[in-house]
Amino acid sequence: MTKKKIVLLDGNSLAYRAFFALPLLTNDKGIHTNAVYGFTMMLETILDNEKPTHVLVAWDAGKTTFRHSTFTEYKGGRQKTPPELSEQFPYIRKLIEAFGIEQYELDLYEADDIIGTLSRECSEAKAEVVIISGDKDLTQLANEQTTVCITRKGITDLEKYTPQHIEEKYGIEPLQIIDMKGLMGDASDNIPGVPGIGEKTALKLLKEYGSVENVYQSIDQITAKKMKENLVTNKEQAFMSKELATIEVHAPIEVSLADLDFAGRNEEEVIQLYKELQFNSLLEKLDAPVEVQHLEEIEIQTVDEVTADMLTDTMSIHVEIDGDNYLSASILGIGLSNETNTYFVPTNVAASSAVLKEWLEDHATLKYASDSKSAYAAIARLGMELNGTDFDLMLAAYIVNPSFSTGEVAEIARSFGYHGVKSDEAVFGKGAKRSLPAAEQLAEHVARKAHAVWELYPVVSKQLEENEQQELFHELELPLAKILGKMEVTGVKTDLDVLQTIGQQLSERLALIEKDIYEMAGEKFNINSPKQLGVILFEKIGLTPIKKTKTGYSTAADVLEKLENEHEIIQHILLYRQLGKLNSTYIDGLSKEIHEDGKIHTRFQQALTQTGRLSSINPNLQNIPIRLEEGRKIRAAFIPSEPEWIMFAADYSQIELRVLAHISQDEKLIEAFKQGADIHTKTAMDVFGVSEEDVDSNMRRAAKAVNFGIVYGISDYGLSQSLNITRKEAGEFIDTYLASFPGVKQYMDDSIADAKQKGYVTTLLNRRRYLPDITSSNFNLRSFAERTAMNTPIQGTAADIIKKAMIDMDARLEKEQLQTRMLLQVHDELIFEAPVEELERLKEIVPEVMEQTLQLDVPLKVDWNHGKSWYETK
DNA sequence: CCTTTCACG
DNA sequence: ACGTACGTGAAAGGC
Repeated sequence: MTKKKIVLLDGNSLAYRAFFALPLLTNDKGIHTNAVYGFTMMLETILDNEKPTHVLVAWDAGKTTFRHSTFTEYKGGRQKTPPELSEQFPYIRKLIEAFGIEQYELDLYEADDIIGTLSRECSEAKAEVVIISGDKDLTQLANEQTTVCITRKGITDLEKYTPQHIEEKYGIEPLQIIDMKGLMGDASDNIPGVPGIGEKTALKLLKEYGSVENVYQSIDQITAKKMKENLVTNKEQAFMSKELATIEVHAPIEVSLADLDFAGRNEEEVIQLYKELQFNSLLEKLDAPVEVQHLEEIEIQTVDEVTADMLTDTMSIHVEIDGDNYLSASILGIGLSNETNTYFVPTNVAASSAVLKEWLEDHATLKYASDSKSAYAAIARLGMELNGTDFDLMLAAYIVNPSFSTGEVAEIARSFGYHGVKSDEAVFGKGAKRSLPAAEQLAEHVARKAHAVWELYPVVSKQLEENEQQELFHELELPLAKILGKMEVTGVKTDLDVLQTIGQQLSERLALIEKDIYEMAGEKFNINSPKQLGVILFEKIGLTPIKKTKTGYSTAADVLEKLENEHEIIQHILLYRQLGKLNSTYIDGLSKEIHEDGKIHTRFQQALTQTGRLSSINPNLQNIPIRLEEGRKIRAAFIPSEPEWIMFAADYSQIELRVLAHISQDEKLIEAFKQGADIHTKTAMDVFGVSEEDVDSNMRRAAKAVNFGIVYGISDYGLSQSLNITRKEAGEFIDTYLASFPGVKQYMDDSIADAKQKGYVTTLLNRRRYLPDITSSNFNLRSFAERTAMNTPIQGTAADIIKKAMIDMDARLEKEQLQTRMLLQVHDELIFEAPVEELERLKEIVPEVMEQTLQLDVPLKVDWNHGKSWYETK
């Protein structure tokens, strides 16, 4: 007989976890499904990974438990279960049943106690037990047979607590977790513990005395006066807390191991339930026919010739691409729709149609696009131009809520309650199985996307209206989409020879460094593998690990720099990493991206970042090296695409701090910028209380770090890391800063309060970002949301400004009939290529346009440079 | 596919 | 007492 393996799941805890980890989803009947979906994913992964012979899901019985007779306020102050979750519990139970898994609950007891009792019985019977929960309390049950898995992040990422792991992490045994809770309490269960004692102190006490009982027996040995006092006055509370935290392992349960046989799931029931819940991706995995969500009947016409009567004054348009790169992948066809008709136009028909060309290029006919930038670029490849774009579903959804948009029509549509489109995955398949469907299915899919845009236009427009974001959408993002499309299609000329020459030199140096490293290590190994490198540095050589990652020793640069004086191998590794990065990401990576026209065509993601910035992909041209000279040379490969032209680059100076000055209305900060002061020096003068002459380079460096921190939503820890000082010192720095810039302090407090009250923060041009975690009881999530509340209006307003400048710049170049082309945007800078004759004009208009695009209460300042390559624009 | 590392603003 | 600075994308290793 094979060895028994029992999996015990904490139903309530996992359902809560699933609910909060996933965005709200609904099926077509309006029932929320996110917790059920998350629970399903957990079950599937756990069953897959653990392959148990026996399984049980334990549930909490009800509101009152035997613990309440000890302490009536046990679990008091908890928020009511949200109704969106409550309605899902019956489905979770059905699901568990369909999976062929037993479930059990017991009056007056919690799921913990059922799990505790069973795991004791099983481990006494020498069976292997795996416990799954989101509640760390259960780790007290870990022993040689029993592993406790606690959800870490998301829904399927579990941290495994074995006695060894607990020892490494806390330095105590599993049962001492109870003592730890007794001392520190547990806010989420309303267990009081001893005031003033947190995790750190609790662990210190336990390492010394072993248990709560022993702490009190040896109470006279404790010298810290305040702590001793707290312990003494709260003795009863400490013992009660320990009692509350103790899981009952002798609960009067009526199930036993024999009842928990796991025979596998009932496929039919599972499929039935998945269909009801519309878990289409899971159905596909089962090879079950996906229930097509009651798609509204629409008549679709595949046309072999575009005629004038088809094309009306206003239509929606979707250009379908085979893959995501609309600059290179083949164009599969165009969908067009209005209130009466929906068409699919195959690419060959579209490409040769003069009628279509005329309509597309007409500024007077309005187009509602699914993704106007991709449509613009793809249509450009057919030798036509797209004009008259009046709506863009992807952009509009992104403006309404930047966390919405994944770029897929089906998904965006769903988030606005429209279910008439299939997902691309359902039509094309995924990964290696991806393929083109039959012509008819393709036509229908493309046409349905166009139709979805048509249907959603009024819905999303109304939302924009309600949010007062019509202007942001129509005046900023929509015109910008076309400009970005133009930039992408234009591309940047790249000199492969330059890249190869640099690459050659790098390879030679890397080979030498590699040899040195092997010699110093005494063996060959893969330097690029953090795992292997960790073994060499921290086990073989015996250096002291400074930081750990989830999987082992950290070998990140900041760690290695601290070890630089310990062993000469370190500096070689750092150099190897630095040069290796240049070689793989930039030399090899960029070389592969040069098209036949000798140019690199990046794509700007306009509906992705949570702050309103752009991002750049395939390749990323927003992170070309500059800080170190060796990397900066890469920029010499980016050159003008015409002979006798030059590169011209202009960047905003300190735009984020200027934005901060404007939105915080801090008088001192505004004054500093009005005077044209060096802002870091000025900050140093205020923080250190010295005159300008007395600011030394260290003070300025510290002030600069503080300024960065302020923009990021400062924390003492973050600043301490960046300046390599203690947290206390960092905290004092921050206090001094905020005391001398009271307007900034006020802004920080106001943005957090604002986010709490409204649920979102906004930028100057009314871009929004929702911050649901701002009210979380989880310290980390809440702190993160608070920093985001401070940072997003700053970073986002800066993004608004440069976007507007791009629109103004494009118009100005057009107006003055210049040949200059805008090529790239790198968050606070714009890069152009230009005929040398236009240089003098650019020196005037580029800074003028960028500085005047929006009037703030501080001046905007732009620096510019030019040269024969991007490298020379410095 | 996830994690780690590192390039940019 | 929490163990991270804000926002990104790409490459490599390893499961």
